Amino acid sequence: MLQDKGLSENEVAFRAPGPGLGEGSSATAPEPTLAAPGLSGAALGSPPGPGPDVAAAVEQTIENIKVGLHEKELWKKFHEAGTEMIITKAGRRMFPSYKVKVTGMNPKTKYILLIDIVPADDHRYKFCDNKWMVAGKAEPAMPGRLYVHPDSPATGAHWMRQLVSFQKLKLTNNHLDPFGHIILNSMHKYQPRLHIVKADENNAFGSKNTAFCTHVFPETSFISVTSYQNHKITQLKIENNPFAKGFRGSDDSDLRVARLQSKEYPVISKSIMRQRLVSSQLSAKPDVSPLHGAHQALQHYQYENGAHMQFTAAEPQDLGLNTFPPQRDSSLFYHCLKRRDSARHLELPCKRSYLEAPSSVADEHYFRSPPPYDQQMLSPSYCSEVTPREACMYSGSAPEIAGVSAVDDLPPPPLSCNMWTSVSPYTGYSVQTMETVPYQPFPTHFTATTMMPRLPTISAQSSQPPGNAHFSVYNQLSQSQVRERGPTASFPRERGLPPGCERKPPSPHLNAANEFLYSQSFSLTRESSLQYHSGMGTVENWTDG
DNA sequence: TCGACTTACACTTTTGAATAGT
DNA sequence: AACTATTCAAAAGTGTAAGTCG
Repeated sequence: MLQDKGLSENEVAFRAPGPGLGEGSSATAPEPTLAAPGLSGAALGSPPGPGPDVAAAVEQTIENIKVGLHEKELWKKFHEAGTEMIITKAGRRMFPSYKVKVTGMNPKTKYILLIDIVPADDHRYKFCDNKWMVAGKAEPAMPGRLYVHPDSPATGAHWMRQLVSFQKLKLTNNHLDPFGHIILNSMHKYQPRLHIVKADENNAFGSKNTAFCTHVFPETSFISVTSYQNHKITQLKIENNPFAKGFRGSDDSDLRVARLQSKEYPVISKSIMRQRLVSSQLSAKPDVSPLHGAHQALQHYQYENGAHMQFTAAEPQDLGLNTFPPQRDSSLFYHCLKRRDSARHLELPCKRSYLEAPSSVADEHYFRSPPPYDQQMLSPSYCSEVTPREACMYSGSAPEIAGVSAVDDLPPPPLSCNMWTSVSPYTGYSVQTMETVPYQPFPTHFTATTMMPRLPTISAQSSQPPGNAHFSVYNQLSQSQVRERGPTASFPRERGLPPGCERKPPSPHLNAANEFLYSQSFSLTRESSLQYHSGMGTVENWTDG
């Protein structure tokens, strides 16, 4: 089932936790009150299993959910070369795009699928001698945002029917991005994570009944860049991304370059010339760098509200870009499947060392960078719970949105706690009883203060101060629907307008599938650690109320 | 001077409305 | 009238290269 199109299952086997919060409520919630029109488990090709709903509910709890990364081989290719993702002010899609095949859901239970991208470590990198090297300490983490799949919430049958694509997810380096794109720092290493949350009786999450699991595919880690550093990555993108077909170096590649340069005859492109020059100057070097994850036995993070978070980190573990130090887990090594003509590999000369620069954004609006992701990876034992939360998301009215976003010269919107607080450092390291974070409105996009599950390393419990972890939640549907709902005079097409001001903000007209996002908050906390077996390259954690 | 970043560009695929055919 | 298939233009997604910025 997961073998089509390079899909490979990457899962974790684990057991359900003992009695926890919301005892008596099943991970598989009762029939949702807001059924998606036209969706039914039986009609949508739900996986074979007990016919009766009751039986299905018993057999298919959230811990049985399995997720396979689509085009895993392609991801591996990139991973081996050291995946880079372009980030732009206007937002750039990821390629390869994040697509998964989900199985094991209860066909009739509603789930919310979302992605967040967390720092893989607390380093900043530079590309030197054709490999990535640590160039200093990471800048403060950007506001943590979630990308909620536009279909959310939907039934298990819906999710399992076909690939779940997050291809519309966009990355930006604009700290003041009003469109809900995921904000990242350039030259930093990140790890996307998929969270599957069981919608509660109200098609929301955050109630006692909420259960969730997290899936991490290490091969999807990447370094964010504003322009590609490693020519191998450039070539992989060009080779595999249909939109970049125009740059493919077929027989007439240089002819195209000639066209671009208004020449009537073929010329050697700069890139190829550069490759040839540099390649002749540099000898191949093993992809080994002195990078190591930070060793932080115990880290304390001071938040803007004065709250502390405590992280007890185990030994670091690298995420496995091959230009980084080897990973501890051999399963995370991948072999090159297809080598390109070495002549096309550009080996850039060593760039000047990075001089650590202070963040241009007011630090008080950001938390310090979270513990390295690799630390989480090392000891994935984890169990989260969800505590009831107040509504914390906001939906601005259309006029408000138009008013804010359509004016080019408007000063940046005031930073709100809700939107601009940073990614919470890896709270899963110890933890935590999340308290409600007061909802604060922000007119230009939809956010939520949330607490995402982290990947802890040890079992520990401590009280969690309120407001220590905020995530802005962005539902892509709000953006994609803009187009579907027709043009808006206030928001002309993106091109030709100043970046950051030209695009339509998320539509305020949200359908039922998203309403929960504006009335519910998402709080995932861990009460006790749970040992489970980690499958290849995947870390999962879950909770079942 | 250098590296990171922004922007415009040409090219491509995707999307959706309009139209034609059944 | 309803549905499906086709066409086509607009929208959106690419990497590149030149320019800007600190």
